[in-house]
Amino acid sequence: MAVVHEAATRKDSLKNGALRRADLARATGCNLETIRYYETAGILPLPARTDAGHRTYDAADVQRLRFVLRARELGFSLEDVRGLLGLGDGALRSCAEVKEKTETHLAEVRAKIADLRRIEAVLSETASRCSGASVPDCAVLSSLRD
Amino acid sequence: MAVVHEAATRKDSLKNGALRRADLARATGCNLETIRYYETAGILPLPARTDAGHRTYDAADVQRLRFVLRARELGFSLEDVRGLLGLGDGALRSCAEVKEKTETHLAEVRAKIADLRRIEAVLSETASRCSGASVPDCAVLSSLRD
DNA sequence: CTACGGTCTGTAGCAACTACAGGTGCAAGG
DNA sequence: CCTTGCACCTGTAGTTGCTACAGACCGTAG
Repeated sequence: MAVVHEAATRKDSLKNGALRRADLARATGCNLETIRYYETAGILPLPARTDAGHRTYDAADVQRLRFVLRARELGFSLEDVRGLLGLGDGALRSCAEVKEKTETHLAEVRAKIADLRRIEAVLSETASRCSGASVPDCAVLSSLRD
Repeated sequence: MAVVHEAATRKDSLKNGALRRADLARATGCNLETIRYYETAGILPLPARTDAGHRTYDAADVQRLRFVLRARELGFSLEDVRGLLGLGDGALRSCAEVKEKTETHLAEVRAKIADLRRIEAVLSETASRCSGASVPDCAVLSSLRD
């Protein structure tokens, strides 16, 4: 409540419903500095500014940033995200492109899972062979040496 | 054969069996520059030099670098690797430490697999719902927006 | 009026490489 | 003997995706 109140008192000096950078960060769970980074990286558009030069955001920015964060969570690169966002922004290309990107990414994710499972097998087998005793006989180290 | 011959002719100007940096790279599959990087990162020891200042390596270096690359493949960080190597190098600490590091790392690997499986589920479900048709209805984009 | 918090900018740092620029050395071919 | 051509040297910048800091400003509360 304290936070909400503080935001409200500040908001009075901004236009109707405008958010400051910290508000956008809170609304999306994004790190404060990451917002600025996304701006320079072309992921977020150049925001409007107050007279003092402070960035202001609105509900559309919240939506866009949430979209970005969700895509990042799913492992899409920023370049992928740029492509995904580009589709919404006027450049009406086909949904088939999005599907293709998704499927390519899905294949990568599956490959990574397969890799990690191989690694898991090696590690767990190795750890179980380890006696916890002396170094010269260490099962982990000798399996790394093979 | 040509390569081996070339290496042999060069080797004559080096001491018996000494390897140049490129030889070490070839012998381990490591990138050439990475070798130098590992040297500055304290992963590989400062190598002997020829009169001309060229680095020379031997079979022990090949073993050590193979060990490093294998550990990296298994997802150990360079810091982990430093620790693992440290055990061999005189500082006789316990194998239990290695086991603990391995098990911690194993837990991380398993967590990552779980994450990726979640992601895989979302992506594959989403991709399968995608019609490949028009953008406004795109299943992928709308699921990212949720 | 002054303290405090938020914002601004630019820049440095992280992992773990990878690559390039500009220079030297060295062996072999013409 | 000289040139070609490669391997090597060093230092430094670029990569991805942030994160954090320094130092300046701005505006509001007490």
